[in-house]
Amino acid sequence: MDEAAQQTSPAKRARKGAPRPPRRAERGETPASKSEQTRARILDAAAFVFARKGYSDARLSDIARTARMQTGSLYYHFASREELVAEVMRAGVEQVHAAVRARMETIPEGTPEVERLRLLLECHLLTLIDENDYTRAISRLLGQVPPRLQLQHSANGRQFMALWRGLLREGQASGALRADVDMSAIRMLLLGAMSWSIVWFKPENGPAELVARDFARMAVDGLRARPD
Amino acid sequence: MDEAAQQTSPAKRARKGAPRPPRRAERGETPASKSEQTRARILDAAAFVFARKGYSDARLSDIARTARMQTGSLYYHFASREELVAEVMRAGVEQVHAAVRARMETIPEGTPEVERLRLLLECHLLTLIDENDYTRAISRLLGQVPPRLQLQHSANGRQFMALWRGLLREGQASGALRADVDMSAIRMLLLGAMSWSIVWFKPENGPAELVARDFARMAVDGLRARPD
DNA sequence: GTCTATAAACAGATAGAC
DNA sequence: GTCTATCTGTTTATAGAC
Repeated sequence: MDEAAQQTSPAKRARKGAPRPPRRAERGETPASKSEQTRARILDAAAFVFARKGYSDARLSDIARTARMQTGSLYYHFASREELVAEVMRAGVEQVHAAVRARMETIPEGTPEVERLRLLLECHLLTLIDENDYTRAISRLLGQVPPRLQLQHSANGRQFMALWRGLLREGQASGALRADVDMSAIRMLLLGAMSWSIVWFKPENGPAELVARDFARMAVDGLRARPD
Repeated sequence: MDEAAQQTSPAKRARKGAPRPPRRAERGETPASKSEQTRARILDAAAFVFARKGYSDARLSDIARTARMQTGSLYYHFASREELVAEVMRAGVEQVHAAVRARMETIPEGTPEVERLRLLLECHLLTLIDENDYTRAISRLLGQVPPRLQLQHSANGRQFMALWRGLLREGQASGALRADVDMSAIRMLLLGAMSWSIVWFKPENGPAELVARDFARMAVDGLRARPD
C-alpha cells in the first residue's frame, strides 16, 4: 500500500508538480481507494454537466451537486476548475480512441482499405453521439475552452490524430483513395463534421446508426480513387 | 426624419418591445445617424472579440475597448450582453446566406445540378473561413451560447437551412444525388464540417481555396448518384 | 451620447472545524 | 475527506454628471 504517501490531498500533490501515478482504473483493475472512487464520481458529474451546459454555463456548484457534495469539497480532489475540464477532455479523447482501436481489432483481415476506413468512421461518429457524456462533453468543450486547454487537448489527441492521418495517407499511398486532395484538411473536416454532430444530433430525428452509416459512406465514396 | 421618436436610447426602446426599424445599412443605403454608426462600430468590435475569444472569455470591457469607448456606454446601444451576442450571430448568418445567394446568381444557367451544389458548398466554406469576423464568431459561438440564443439562431437560419435543404432534395428528386441517404443528417454534417473549420483552420497550413475545393469535391462525389 | 463611479451578484478558491 | 463560512476578484448592469 502506498497509502503512506497520502499525507496530503491529491490536488495538492498535483499542484506541486509531482507525477500523477497511473490510476488503477486506467490499468484495467477494479477501482480501489475511496478517494479514487470519489474522484471518478466527480469526473462523471463534470462530464454530465459539461455535456449539457457547455463550458461557460457549467458551475462548480452544479458539478458538486451532481456528485452529491459541497462545492468546496471538490478542491480536495481537483486543484481548479480548469484541471477538472482538462481531465474530462482527456478521458473523452481516450474513450473515442479506445473505441476506434477496439473496432480495428474486429475488422477481418483482408478487408479492403476503403471499407476499413468506412467502418472506422462509422465507429468514431457512433461513439461520439451514442450517449456518452465524456465524448459529448469533449465535443462541446473543444471550441470553448481557453487556448491553453486546447493545446493540451491536441497533445492528448496527437496519437489519435496520428491514427487517422495514417489511415488516410496509407489509403492514398496504396491508390485506394484519390491522390489529388489535401488529406490534412480533409481529415480535419471529417473529424469536425463528426464533432459538430453533438450540437445538433437528437435521437428523435433518427437512429445514430443511420447517421453514421450515411456519413461514412459519403466520405469514403467522395475520397475513393475513381477509374474515370 | 424620424429623429423625433428618438427621445430615448435604442436599447431602451428595444426593451419595451417596440419593433426595430430596418437599419439603413440593411436596406443597402449609406449608413446614417451617428447612433447608427456607433452601433455598427460596436457590433464590429463584438464580432472581432467573439471570433477570437469565444463566448465565455469575451468581456464587455474587451468589446468596449475595441470600439474605443467605456464599458458603460455600450448600454446606450444594447440592452445586455446577450442582445449583443444575438445581433452578432444574426448578422453572421445573414452574411453567409447573402454570399451563397449572390454566388447562385453568378452560376451560368444550364450548369449541372451537382456542379452547382459543389460551387455553393465551396462558397459557403470560403465565406466562413476567409477572414470575416462575423462568420468566424458565429461558428465559435454556436456551441457555446445558452439554449435560448441557439433557438433564436436557428430561427434566423431557417431560411438559410431551407436553401440547403432545397438544394439537396432537388438533387435527390432529379436523380443527380443518390436516393438512399438521409439528407437531413447529411445536411447537418456538411454544415457542421464547415462550421467547425473555424476552430482549426489556419491560413498558414494552406490556402482556404484549396480546403474549400477539396471539401466540396469530396462531398458531391460522395453524394452523386452512381451508375453501379 | 459618452463618461465616471458604483451597485449588485456571483463564481472560484481558501481556511479551519469536525 | 467533507462541511461551513468567507474572502477575493470579476463582471454585468445602473445612476447620474456632463
